[in-house]
Amino acid sequence: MDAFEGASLSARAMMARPAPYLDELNPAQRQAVETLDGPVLMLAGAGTGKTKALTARIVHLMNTGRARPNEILAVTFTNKAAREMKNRVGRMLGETVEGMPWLGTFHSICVKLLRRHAELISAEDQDGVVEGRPNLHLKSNFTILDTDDQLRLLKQLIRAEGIDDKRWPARQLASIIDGWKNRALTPDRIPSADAGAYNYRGPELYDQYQRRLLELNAVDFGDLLLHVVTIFQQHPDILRKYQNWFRYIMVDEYQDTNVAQYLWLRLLAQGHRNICCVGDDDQSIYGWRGAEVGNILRFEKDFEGAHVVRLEQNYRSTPHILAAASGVIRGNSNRLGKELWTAEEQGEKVRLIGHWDGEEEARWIGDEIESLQRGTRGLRAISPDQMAILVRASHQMRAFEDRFLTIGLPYRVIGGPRFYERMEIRDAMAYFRIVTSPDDDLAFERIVNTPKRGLGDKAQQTMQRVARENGVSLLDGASLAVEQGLIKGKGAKALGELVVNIARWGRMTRATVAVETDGVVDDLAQPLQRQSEVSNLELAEFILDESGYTAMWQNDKTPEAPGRLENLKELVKALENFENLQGFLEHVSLVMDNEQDDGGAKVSIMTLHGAKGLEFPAVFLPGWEDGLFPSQRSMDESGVKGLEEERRLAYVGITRAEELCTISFAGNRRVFGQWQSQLPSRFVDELPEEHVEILTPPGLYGGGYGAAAPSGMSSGIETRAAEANVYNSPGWKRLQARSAERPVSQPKETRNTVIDMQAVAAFMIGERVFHQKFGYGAVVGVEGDKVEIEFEKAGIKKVVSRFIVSADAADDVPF
DNA sequence: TCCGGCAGGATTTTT
DNA sequence: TCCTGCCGGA
Repeated sequence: MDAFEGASLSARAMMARPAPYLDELNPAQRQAVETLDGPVLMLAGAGTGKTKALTARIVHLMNTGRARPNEILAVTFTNKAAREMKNRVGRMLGETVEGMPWLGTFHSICVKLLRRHAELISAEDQDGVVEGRPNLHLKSNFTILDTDDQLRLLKQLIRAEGIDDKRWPARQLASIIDGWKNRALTPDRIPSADAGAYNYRGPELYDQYQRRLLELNAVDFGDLLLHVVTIFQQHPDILRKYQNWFRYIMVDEYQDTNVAQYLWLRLLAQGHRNICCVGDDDQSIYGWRGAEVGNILRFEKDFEGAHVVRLEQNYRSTPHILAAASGVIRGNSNRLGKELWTAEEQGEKVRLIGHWDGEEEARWIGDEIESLQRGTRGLRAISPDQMAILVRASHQMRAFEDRFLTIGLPYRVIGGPRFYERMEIRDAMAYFRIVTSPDDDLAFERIVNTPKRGLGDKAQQTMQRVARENGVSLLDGASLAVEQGLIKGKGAKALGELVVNIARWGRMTRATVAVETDGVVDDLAQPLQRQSEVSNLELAEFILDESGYTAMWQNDKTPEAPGRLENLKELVKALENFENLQGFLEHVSLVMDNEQDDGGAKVSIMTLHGAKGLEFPAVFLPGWEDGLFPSQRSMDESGVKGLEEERRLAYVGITRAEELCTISFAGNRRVFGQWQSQLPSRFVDELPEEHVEILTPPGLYGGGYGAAAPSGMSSGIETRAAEANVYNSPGWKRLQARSAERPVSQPKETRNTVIDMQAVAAFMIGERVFHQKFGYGAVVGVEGDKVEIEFEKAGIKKVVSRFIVSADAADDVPF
């Protein structure tokens, strides 16, 4: 079906049609679209119409007959972006583009490639030594592990090594390994500088982990890229086929690529060098996930003779908003440099307001949204779905949710826990997984005793042991253990039934995976087609019912249970569109998002990261407080680099706004249930004053940027409560002090704060410190942002450095 | 084996 | 505050 569509598209494309899509472009965009050959870097600032240019370029490639739809490789980072691009290309061509099989996220494209060549990933590749099972290699029906599985697997390995996973958490190892994978480092290539990772056990455990994944016929997210890069590097013939096949390469959000992705692209582009990268160095906000801004900064060196096109005309925001954003981002060094401009009218200045505490901030924003909705101060009425609240970290969302619920303001949280991360979805998926791939020990482990089948620790250990002794999968091990009577009681019966059922369900899924494994590239656009006898929808429902999983939630009387059943229903419904369970599993782990657009005009609440690429007439940016935003952790872990990334995040936030941008901060905030006083973010001071309107009444309580009036000041009960401690509190005093004079730094003042940045960054072994809960102690070790302390009363503990203060500073803390 | 209660420690950001 | 993991009792 696809192939025909594609053929008809390209046939039409050959007829040298006029190109109306070019007329809508400005000169810079047009240049980017028309420069088809050789490397092109499209530096596209926020709101400059890069998606438009990108899609026009794709259409242009087809229209000029340079490439058929399936010869264009177009990579994005998010599914949303991929979908958007598909739609827009389709719209430009006047039909949906089924014929672009290689437009997708890095990950989804890599899955496709890896399924074809999975066999080439074997244990030998990892370290050149064949031991254990020879010929151990990946199979094309591999499963993709989610973070949860990954963690459980690592934990098993860690415990097997007799390592204390309290002291050396699996999470830590997971992120180290992730980091390596992001840098395309296989276990045999770990640089000696990293040898000390995870208490010197990291490299070895990484090797073990990879081996174990192979045994499980599984890959994790990082592997998708890593493996493909490995294949490309080790099999030039295969690489060459793809190089020839993909005649044009396009990459969105190039500033977010990591080393592995970069290598991947370079390898593919090596031949013709027809690569067009689009990005904005000022919007690089995924460094923590391995993204290398360096990739975009280096582009001209990597691809000699590259055309660089700058898109600088902004069609989104008012001049004030742009100027404010530019003012902030100017604080960063090492930029490619762009100056956004707009033909728009002046509009409103960026508004800045300080609040007493986080709750008041939420209250104020709620009120403000309501009045904007009505249309005030001569502004047009703005509907809630045109407004967004962008926060740094998701836990900040709660305050707004709480407030909006009480005032009945409709909102929608975007991002949040992913659909497939929910427990019930994972469980259901584990059932499907064990049915489709009986070797999937992790899936089996997850569901053996869910619902409860009377199989506790002991029984599970027996299964593990039997499996290991016989060198078989856990499922087979369980089966053996039952046969040999090693598991007793009603657990044995239940387990026996489960094993039989799994086998039966497996037989019912006729669907096989028809994937090319020989590297044939000629039929890349061929979809997989195979009908199964039972519809897989029915089958899925059947599995969940017969296993007792559905019943488990039906009998559950907790308030969440109905919602979970609802989710399960949705999961099964989504199956409708898939040929087989395999494809579905992939879809769920890679693509499925829970964007329920149940209509209705709702205010969006999301993280700054989640907001990238979006725009709203009115944007609220709350929580601009040092430590929160810029995030302390980011600064601790990555120093100046981290701070610059945070600043880019601020830039991204401001540039989301079309007409109205409101920045706010609070003097006090609840952190882990404990009140903490906050300093306004340093970014607040970086806003260019002439583009900012301060909403906090000046003159009142010191005025200026730092001023914040307690909410209850002029009225009501709250006042008395507030008066009792408010004016004596450090937060209040500091705000006053800060607004009186507005120096960039106040050494003495800053020392008094609970969050003492100087102290946090530089704990020394032996230093005397204070912790709110554990009291005084001495530093015995430092690891990243954690500090190990021997407390006088509480013994040795490892604490996040944010919670400790240097003891001499602590003595001054006035509460 | 299961469940409830308690203690301790945590919070970025996501394909 | 809230989640996880551990412990003890049924």
